[in-house]
Amino acid sequence: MLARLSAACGTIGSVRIAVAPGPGQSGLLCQLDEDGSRRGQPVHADDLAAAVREYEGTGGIRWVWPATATIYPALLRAGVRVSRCHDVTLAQALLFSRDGQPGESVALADAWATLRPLPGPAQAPSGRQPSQQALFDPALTAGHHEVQAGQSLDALIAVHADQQARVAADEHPARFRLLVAAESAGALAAAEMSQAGLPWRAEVHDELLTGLLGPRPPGAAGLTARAGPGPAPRPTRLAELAAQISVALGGRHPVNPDSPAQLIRALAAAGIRVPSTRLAVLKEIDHPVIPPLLEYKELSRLHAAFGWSWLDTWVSDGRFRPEYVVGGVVSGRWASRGGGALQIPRLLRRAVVADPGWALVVADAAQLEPRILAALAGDRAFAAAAAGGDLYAALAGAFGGDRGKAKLALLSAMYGGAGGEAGQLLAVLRQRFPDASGYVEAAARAGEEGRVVRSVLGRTCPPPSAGWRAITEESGDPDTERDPRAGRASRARGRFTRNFVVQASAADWALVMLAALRARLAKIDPHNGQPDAMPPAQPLPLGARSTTPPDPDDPHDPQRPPGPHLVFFQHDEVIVHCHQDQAEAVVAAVAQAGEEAARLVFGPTQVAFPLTTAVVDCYADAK
DNA sequence: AATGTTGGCGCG
DNA sequence: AAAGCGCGCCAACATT
Repeated sequence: MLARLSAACGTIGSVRIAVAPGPGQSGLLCQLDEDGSRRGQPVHADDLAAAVREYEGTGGIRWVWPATATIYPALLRAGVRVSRCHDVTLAQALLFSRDGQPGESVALADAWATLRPLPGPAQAPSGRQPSQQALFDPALTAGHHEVQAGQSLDALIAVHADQQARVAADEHPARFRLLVAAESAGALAAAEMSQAGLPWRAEVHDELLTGLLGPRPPGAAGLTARAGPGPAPRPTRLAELAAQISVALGGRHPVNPDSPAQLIRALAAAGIRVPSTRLAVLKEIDHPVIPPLLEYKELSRLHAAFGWSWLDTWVSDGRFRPEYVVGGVVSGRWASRGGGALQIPRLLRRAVVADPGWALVVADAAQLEPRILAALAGDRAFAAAAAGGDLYAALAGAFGGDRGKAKLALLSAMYGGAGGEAGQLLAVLRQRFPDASGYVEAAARAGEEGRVVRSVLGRTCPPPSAGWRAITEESGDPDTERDPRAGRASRARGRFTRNFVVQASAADWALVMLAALRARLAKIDPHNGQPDAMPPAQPLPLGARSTTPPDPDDPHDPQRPPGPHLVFFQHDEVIVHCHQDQAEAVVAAVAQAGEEAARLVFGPTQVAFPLTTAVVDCYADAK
């Protein structure tokens, strides 16, 4: 049975195999045609991971499964990697937002409900890796009998077939298909990055903290709760600053700088009236309390968000392992859960260091969003400016030779700002680059009118809320005053949709770039740094045990993949961890991935999407 | 005591 | 430098 299926897989370009986990480590597989219809009977596998590994080795497979986030980590723990998948949950979310309310039949709604047994990912709240456990999430398979696995497989196949039909019915089916594939590939990359982890030197982090804050306060370390009630002890430097602040504010009683309300009162008592205690507000004030207060805020933020307890919770075995939430942002950007992975202070990049003999390739898409706008709008003059290195410099001519003005004009156009001199600059932009300007203006108008907008690949923004509709609803009665909040709400949504078309299309490009890079990295031979002449096709003996091969080169991290691998992705920036000898090949792969993404997402375009790359030991040394 | 909201700030 | 957009997370504070 397996041999027959494998043979078929080897000869067809794109073969889909649906996967439904069953009891224990077992599962059901069923080959599908491109449109999602069954090809042959389901196959039972006692060891699902081994079966996936075996089929994967034959090449050209796209795995169809309910959710990468729940299945793939277990496969990775078993040492199995796959190159392509169709994530039914992510595809469903894309289709749902595209179509508004669900258009499925009752039967399909039931099928979809069957596939969603979990309210959410059942993960431990702490950052620790799940300890040794059943191959698949117990919550996913608990109580599952063979019959239920069969029902899951049926539901999966039905929902997937429906999705394929809906994708094909899109206004731009090829683009939407690319979106679904890229979103799914992103989910694979996210799971792999969580498993690999970002190399993180805890001792460097600790030294940074100690240098800035003083030694770690006693009693806060370890797993035991702090003795006694009351607030946690402040590190010495924070305590000093808090004391200085209290003295500078009159010193009658101590002020807690962490409390905006207390601070505003104390400042008022000292003759300083402020609407808030934001950094921007405080910086404008000339008073002895301000310097220590600004320093306190900066350090206290570092201590609270990325201090020693963060280190205890999130870094182990020299790795920071965040959990990414693919599609977690409406624009298609990723979010993260726990550890603040996408908000790492620049200061702490000093702690991100490659393993000995290895390197970090840090790649960053330069001026991505204005370039996206240039490609989206098809504005010839604007695209010409985006064909080269520095987009803003190329536009400066239109703004009296002032690069800064060009940048401000662009940012205002993309974000909806119009304060200060931005209004004038926008007028210049509108005159000189009418198509680029018109593109975002049209998106803003759509938003103000309550319509939805889409990214280049077809990701749709959420519709306005019921509350928004109620506020902005025009009353039929001319005697009734329009809600005064209506204008504000309408303009706010206009800024959202104006930004959405750019930010979401940038996310499209970045996701496709990530997927392309991931595929190219897999082809770089871990041993000589050159792309493999032949893809490794080494079918394993039937029922082979799946274990991660230990890396003899590095006792430090036996889980680290031997070849170049992604370790970080942040909107328009990516980090690859690789052996020093592979860095050159990785840099080339990054550039190729950027070009491939531009071609796939926009087709032929004059606009360039350059990625600046740096090969470094330490993240902080990149640019 | 647990849960929700607010103000503030880190990242892109 | 901040401004417009998008997030996550913290301590403090409010509510249940």
